[in-house]
Amino acid sequence: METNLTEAPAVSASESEAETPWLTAAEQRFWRAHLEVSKLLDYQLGRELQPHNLAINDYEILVVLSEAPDRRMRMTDLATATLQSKSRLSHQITRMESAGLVLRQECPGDRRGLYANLTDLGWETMQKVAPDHVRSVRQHFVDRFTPEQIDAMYQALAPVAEHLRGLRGRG
Amino acid sequence: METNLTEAPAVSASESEAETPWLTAAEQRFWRAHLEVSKLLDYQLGRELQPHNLAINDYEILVVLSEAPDRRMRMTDLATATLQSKSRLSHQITRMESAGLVLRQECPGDRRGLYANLTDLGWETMQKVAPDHVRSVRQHFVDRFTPEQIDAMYQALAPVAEHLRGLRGRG
DNA sequence: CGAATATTGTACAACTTTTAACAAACCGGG
DNA sequence: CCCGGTTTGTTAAAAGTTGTACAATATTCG
Repeated sequence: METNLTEAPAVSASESEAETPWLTAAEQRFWRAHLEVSKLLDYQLGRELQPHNLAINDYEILVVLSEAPDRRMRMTDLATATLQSKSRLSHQITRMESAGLVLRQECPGDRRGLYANLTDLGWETMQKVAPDHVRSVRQHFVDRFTPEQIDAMYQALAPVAEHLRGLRGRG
Repeated sequence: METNLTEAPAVSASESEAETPWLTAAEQRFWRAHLEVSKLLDYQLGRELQPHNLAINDYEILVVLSEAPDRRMRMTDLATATLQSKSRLSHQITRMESAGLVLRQECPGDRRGLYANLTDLGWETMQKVAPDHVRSVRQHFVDRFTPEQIDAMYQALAPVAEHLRGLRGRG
């Protein structure tokens, strides 16, 4: 039942080829817990968005656009903001466009470019769904930590996020 | 650039419909950091497995099987262990089988059932890839925390993992 | 026993994501 | 102005995922 992605191989090699030490017990259970929480939380949040006919990716697009100036964003910027490939975003926006949540709009300054615009329906959907989603996030995650834990974990995670962000794109 | 999935809507409704409070600033940045780290780490680890011609899901299967008694596991158990649907696992094992990493084997006690068996090639692959993967996990994640942070985060995450595990399956 | 019910794994169809190739537009230097 | 190189976004095809239905067992219990 345990999902351990970094266990030392049962056939441990000679000590002499020491290069990268295996994870200690403490490291391992932490790493596993992180993986498990990420995966299951994703699953659960997606599940609780289903009644609204939204996938978690759709919701993310709605949020990002709803916070953008004029509720619109260039495709490339949106792809970057949501950590998706341009191709994937293009497909996704096509889907959301036929759902009426979003609209592609020409970009005045640059004739190659397009804006992804939140429609009124998209905005209203966002308003309607957000409270439920926040409830999910609280119930399954945020409310399960003390304020001290939240601060501590943020302090710990922030530099990691920055590191990983820095890797994006290069390779 | 910020990916904030739970921001209060800019059009905040009347205070009277208070039910679920929005995330506080501290909660929000933590939540965002968690999301970002999860996503980017997944991406990066997958990226660093590519040279080995393995997806992250393939690797997970290899690990779980390599730790199982006789290096094999019933399809359903494997699906549960890796948090996948049976359908998805079936496809995945088919792929890994044609890659020679795994082998389907009849199950003596239960004629409906099948074992997914790690092949010698699968085992060797595992041995070869694991050190690189551990290095990735360390470099991009584990080594970026102090031992105290690791302990604290594990203490915080473990009950959440348990909660989420409990939701699996039922609605 | 034997009928109803569960479980196991696959197969098909619909959908999403990835990869690679591409057309169109921009940009900078000669 | 024009040529190469770059950026923008889409597209087609391949690969992967999901949901549902299904056949083949097992299991339960009257």
